[in-house]
Amino acid sequence: MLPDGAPRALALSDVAVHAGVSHQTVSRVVNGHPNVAPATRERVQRAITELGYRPNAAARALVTGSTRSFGLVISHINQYGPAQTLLGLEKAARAAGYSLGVAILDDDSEAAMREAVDRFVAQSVDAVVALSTYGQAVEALRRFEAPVPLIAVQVGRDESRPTVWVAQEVGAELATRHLLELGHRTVHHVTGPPDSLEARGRVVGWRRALEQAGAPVPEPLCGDWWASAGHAAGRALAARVRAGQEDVTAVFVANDQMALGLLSALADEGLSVPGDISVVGFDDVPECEYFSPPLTTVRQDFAELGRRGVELVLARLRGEPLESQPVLPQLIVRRSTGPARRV
Amino acid sequence: MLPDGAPRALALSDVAVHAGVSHQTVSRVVNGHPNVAPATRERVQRAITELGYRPNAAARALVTGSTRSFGLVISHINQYGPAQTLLGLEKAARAAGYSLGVAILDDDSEAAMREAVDRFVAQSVDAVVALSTYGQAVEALRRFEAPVPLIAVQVGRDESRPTVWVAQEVGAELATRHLLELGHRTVHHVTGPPDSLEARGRVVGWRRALEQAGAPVPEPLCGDWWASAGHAAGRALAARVRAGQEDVTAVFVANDQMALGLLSALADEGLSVPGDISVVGFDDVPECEYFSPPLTTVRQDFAELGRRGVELVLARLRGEPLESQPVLPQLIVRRSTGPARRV
DNA sequence: TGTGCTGTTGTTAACGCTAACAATCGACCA
DNA sequence: TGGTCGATTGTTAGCGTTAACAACAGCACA
Repeated sequence: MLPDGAPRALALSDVAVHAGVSHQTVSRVVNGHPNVAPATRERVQRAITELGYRPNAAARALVTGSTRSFGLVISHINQYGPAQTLLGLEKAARAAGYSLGVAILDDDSEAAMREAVDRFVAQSVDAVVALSTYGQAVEALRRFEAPVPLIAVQVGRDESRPTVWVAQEVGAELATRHLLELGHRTVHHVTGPPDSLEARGRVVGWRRALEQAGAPVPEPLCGDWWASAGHAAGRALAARVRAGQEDVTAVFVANDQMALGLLSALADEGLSVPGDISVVGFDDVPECEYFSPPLTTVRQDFAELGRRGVELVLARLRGEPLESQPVLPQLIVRRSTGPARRV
Repeated sequence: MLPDGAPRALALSDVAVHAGVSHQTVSRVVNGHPNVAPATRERVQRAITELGYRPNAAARALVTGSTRSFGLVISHINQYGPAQTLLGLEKAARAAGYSLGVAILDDDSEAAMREAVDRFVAQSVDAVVALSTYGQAVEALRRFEAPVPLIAVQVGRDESRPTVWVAQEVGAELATRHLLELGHRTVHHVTGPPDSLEARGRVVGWRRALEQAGAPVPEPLCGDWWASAGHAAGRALAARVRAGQEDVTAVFVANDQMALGLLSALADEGLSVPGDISVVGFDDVPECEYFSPPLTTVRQDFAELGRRGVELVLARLRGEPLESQPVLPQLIVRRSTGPARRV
């Protein structure tokens, strides 16, 4: 009924008057303190619902020093992994009674990272979760002296700071070994961007698996996560095949988008998958199953990552220094991989 | 140097003492008020940087009643469109000096929507932007009487509430007309989930284009945005082709993921695209170009959507009732569409 | 019947900030 | 020379909440 011009929001004292008690008693009821007589509690409860009172978060934050909120610093939110992690994180945070502020990094520079964290600090969030896995932003994180707990997710192990991460090397080894076991002499690799820690981890795992098997380690092709880079890599590999290079029969691509581009390029070049070349991706995006052919890949449980991130934050806030275990990836075999062709 | 146990954050008064002025003068400097003598201003500035002071957002919010933050209610964040919109929205909000809280809906029920908005209200955000385009959540939005400005994005036109939206019908018409102009007798349609307003808008546009051209309107196939549904639809259409149904030569699929599934099914069934069947998608996800074949689709500028959402919010906060124009989609022709085969 | 406890309620003082008003100081003009 | 005005600065109050303490009842026990 009232025009939009605010009728001044209800305060504790309004409820107190309505219920005939002091504002402190109302506060006690709101916060579930023990020593309140059942009759009083009920009377206050009724007043609260009748008036539709809701506590003022700012006033609370001012006096308690806690906003019951986290800040999430994130980049590349339009990619599957980060989006999925955000999903898990928000849900877990909400379940724990925290709300989530989001800052999306324009670029992965130290300055951007610092500015985002700063803004959260000014908002007095209770903790900041950072999910940038790129270059200087990661370095920046390592050195930060923030006046709030700062938790890193998905940046690989870090001794100096609490961290949650997926064991990228393990996933890459899984993929590479799978191909070697199918009889391929070696496995080529299309990497992610060089400044990504995840991309580097996958390179390490791939190389390790090859070396352990005594297989030659070819020069990796450099990509950037996007399908276009995979396409370029596919053309490059096809050229090598045409030039008679015999060992190009298996490729481990650092993510599914690039694998899609690669499949497309190979098809254009008249190479069959897995007949001529076997391909493995990474991430297990939901569309994998409908690539041509359906893509063998490594699944990362991003939602779990988000969940563990929140766990770590909460443990930290409670003062328990929880040692977090890495999340383990899993190989999903589909139809893009097959036995090496006999030469 | 100090142990983590807080040394009590700096307050206005600390700066005041350090600079030898009153706390109010410091406040004036911080907020850029005019009447401060240049010498004083500089002295205060120096004190601020020396001490590393940062204003307390909670105290500010308490007294001004504004947190300089928006709440974003969103669902399906792991899909391309919502993620991209979030990106545009956050950037625009940040540029305007607002921070962004995010609530992700567990499901598209009215209860979930109501709870999310409630939580933002309790946090006293300055405005809530809602980006759910599904069933009851939309209905809920329509009826909400929130004590803060509530802006809806992407839910189609709404007379009762400020809205930003993409003209879905226009996009669907573009796609359908493109196929008709290539000589196809009619165009089949794979829809999104029936409770999605966007999906409904696309059905409307598709139907309208067919009717305007005097083409028969076949029964649409019902999907859910996911590639698996597109795959199922593809098999169903292939079955019709085998059964001799002649008019199955063109399909407009309500999004790119489903189009991918459909392409995969058609390939499995030995049908060529665009030789036997032409396919158009919707969204223009970055991978489109690398589908087999590259997908003709309708591009939506999601980032622009986010930007306009913020514009609308800001206009509303300033009290200017801005009439927002719809964002117009655009047809991107690639290789999945071609002329109808002669019968 | 007085003493001390326990459970319940009220009173007061912060938290850090901005808004409103008051005070001071020159300068300028009549 | 006194008064007025504008620019600058300081003082005070209050935003809505929680924490700390004070007050008061009722009860058990000596």
